Amino acid sequence: MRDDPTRLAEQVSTVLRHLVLLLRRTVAGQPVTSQQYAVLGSLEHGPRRMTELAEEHAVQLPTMTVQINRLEDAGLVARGSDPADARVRTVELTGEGRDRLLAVRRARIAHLSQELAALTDDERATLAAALPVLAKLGSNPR
Amino acid sequence: MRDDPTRLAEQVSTVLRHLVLLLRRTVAGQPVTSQQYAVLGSLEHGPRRMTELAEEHAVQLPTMTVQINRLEDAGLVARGSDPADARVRTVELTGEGRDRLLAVRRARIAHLSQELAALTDDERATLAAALPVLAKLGSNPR
DNA sequence: GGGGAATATTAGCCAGACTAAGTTAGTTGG
DNA sequence: CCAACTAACTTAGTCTGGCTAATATTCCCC
Repeated sequence: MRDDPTRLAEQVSTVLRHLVLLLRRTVAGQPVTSQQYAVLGSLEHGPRRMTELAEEHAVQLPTMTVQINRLEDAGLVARGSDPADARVRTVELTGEGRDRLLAVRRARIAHLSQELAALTDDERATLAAALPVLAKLGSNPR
Repeated sequence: MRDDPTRLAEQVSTVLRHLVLLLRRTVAGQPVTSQQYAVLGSLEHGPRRMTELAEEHAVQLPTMTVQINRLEDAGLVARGSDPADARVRTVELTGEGRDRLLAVRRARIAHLSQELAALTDDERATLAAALPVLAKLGSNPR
């Protein structure tokens, strides 16, 4: 029999695959893709610069450029400039972008709430307790 | 203030996004992509048919066809036929495919173990307790 | 003011997802 | 028993989303 950390890692690995599928279903059919939704979410509290967005979403700058291009074409975000540094482009939500973000968030939360409603109180408590741990896992700088 | 289930759903949503990034890092640089690894894993216990694989991975058949084509080109899987029904194609691991699967699994588990090692015993216990709940979440038939 | 660093974009590639359409093989009912 | 339907796959075409390499621009510093 294996040592405990390895077994736990295997179980986590299995569950992670499961959750990816859950997440996929959660966003299926929404008017924005899961990536677009994530980017809109980053803009909720004001304009951000391209490098910030790329870092936050763990993608290369050119990838973010393309995503922002699409969102701009769709009228959901607008590019601006930083008066202090002409190299940087800022990105912010348009009114329509904010509306869309909130609508998708509502749908998404509703879907997840439904899944959570199928659990017992104990299960929900167990899950809630584990969330900070999971968040810590993901943000480990390795 | 919002009701509790909604808040929990929001937190779960946030953590899920986080975990997707973790998972991405876990397979980065491996000799197979995360999808290919997942498909190889489905073949571990014997041949499967295309429809089974597509369903299991929640993708359309054509998507699976393309993936299997690539794995076949790479020599990791082999297509076969069902003697009882000439319409179905079976897919199974080659020796090389099995080797690759095990190697990637080891690397992946090692990576996750490292993340888990950074946690306290309590945190690991909390996480372990929540895994069955998370698995239940993901498999909810909605 | 010239050279290197920082910020972004463009271009070109590949994986992975989808739908629509085509092929081949089984199934069924008149 | 054969014609029509259904099932299992594959092919073709399109889209998103990721990457690297190359190119502008602008800033900063010596």
